[in-house]
Amino acid sequence: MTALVNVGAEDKESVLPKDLNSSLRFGFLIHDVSRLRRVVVDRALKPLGITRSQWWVLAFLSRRDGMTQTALADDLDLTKVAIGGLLDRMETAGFVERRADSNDARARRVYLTRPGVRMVSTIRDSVQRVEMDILDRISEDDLNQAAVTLTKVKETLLEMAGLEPEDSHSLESNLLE
Amino acid sequence: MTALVNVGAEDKESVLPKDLNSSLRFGFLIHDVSRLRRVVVDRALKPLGITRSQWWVLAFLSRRDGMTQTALADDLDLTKVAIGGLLDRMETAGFVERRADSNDARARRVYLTRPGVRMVSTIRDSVQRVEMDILDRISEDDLNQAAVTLTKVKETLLEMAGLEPEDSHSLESNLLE
DNA sequence: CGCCTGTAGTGAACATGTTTACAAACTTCC
DNA sequence: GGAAGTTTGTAAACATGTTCACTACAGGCG
Repeated sequence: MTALVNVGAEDKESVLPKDLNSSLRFGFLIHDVSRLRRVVVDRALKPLGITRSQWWVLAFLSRRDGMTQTALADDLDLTKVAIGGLLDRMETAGFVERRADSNDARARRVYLTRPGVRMVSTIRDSVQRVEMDILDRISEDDLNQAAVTLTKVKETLLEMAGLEPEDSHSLESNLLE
Repeated sequence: MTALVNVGAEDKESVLPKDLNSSLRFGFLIHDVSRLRRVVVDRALKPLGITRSQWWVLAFLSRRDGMTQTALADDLDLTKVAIGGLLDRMETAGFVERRADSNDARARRVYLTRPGVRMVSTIRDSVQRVEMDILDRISEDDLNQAAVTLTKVKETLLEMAGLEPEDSHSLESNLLE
């Protein structure tokens, strides 16, 4: 396996046009880690009878019950259509209910049901356990180091995606009571 | 924004049961970076008339033309059904063609067409450009540091997912001629 | 040869997401 | 007060993925 190190030597000068393979490899690495995280988290969630997408909705609602669908769509970075379908299924499953907004006849506000509330804490515990297992062998220092770098990458990406760095509805800074 | 740093002090001792929030934050950070990468890469691919999933198929075929659908499914970590549908659309679009295997009447081998081959290099260039833009501001050192940590995380994840660390069909180590 | 088991691919039903188009309800501004 | 534009949610058509069930062929073994 070729290591992810710089060749040095003739590469010494100036703002170095970073090795192309390094860039590609890093992209794939992020992709892999994220994909595997999904697999592992999904597996942990499966016996609980809910999907990852639906969990996100529950998690956001647990912080702010009674959001409109549009607000949910914004926070979750989904289209309104996607949220609509998701909520249809979640309503059928009994996790949430939609009630008309008394001030705006267009809006339908979404509320957790009692089973929805129970599900939130069950799942939160489960996800936290998995996250800790995933990072079990990484030292706090390495973790922080990597987090700083990833945060820089994320800021670049936010700009490239046309979003602002202060963009507050990113998933990272949410759900931490 | 709360920084991702250790509090120190009373946290000094032993194998420290890592801060739960650190773990969760790191998970979200990975999630965010990966999601934003997808958004940015997809946007770059869009004018080229192909989707990310289809590009992966082309990329793997460009390294090994004439794979069976099952082999593609294994390499891409998809089900055979998903590959089947993907190839249906790609065949309609003219990027690939399926030919019967002369030795095994069950198998249908997949080959790049001429337009498919052209598309591969176009897209590869485009993706490489985007990847380099994404990592433009990160120093080579930080990149390597983060890559080492992420690789450790990935190994843990591979074990948790029930795959072996030497698992060779991971996306990271592919496509780099 | 003939049966059993495993493998390659498809079909049906579904979850999740997209884009495009729309109706209905709000807001703004003259 | 009313036209014009904005916002909320849905509908239709599609891409992408899943699981479960199935067909059809391959290959071994008696």
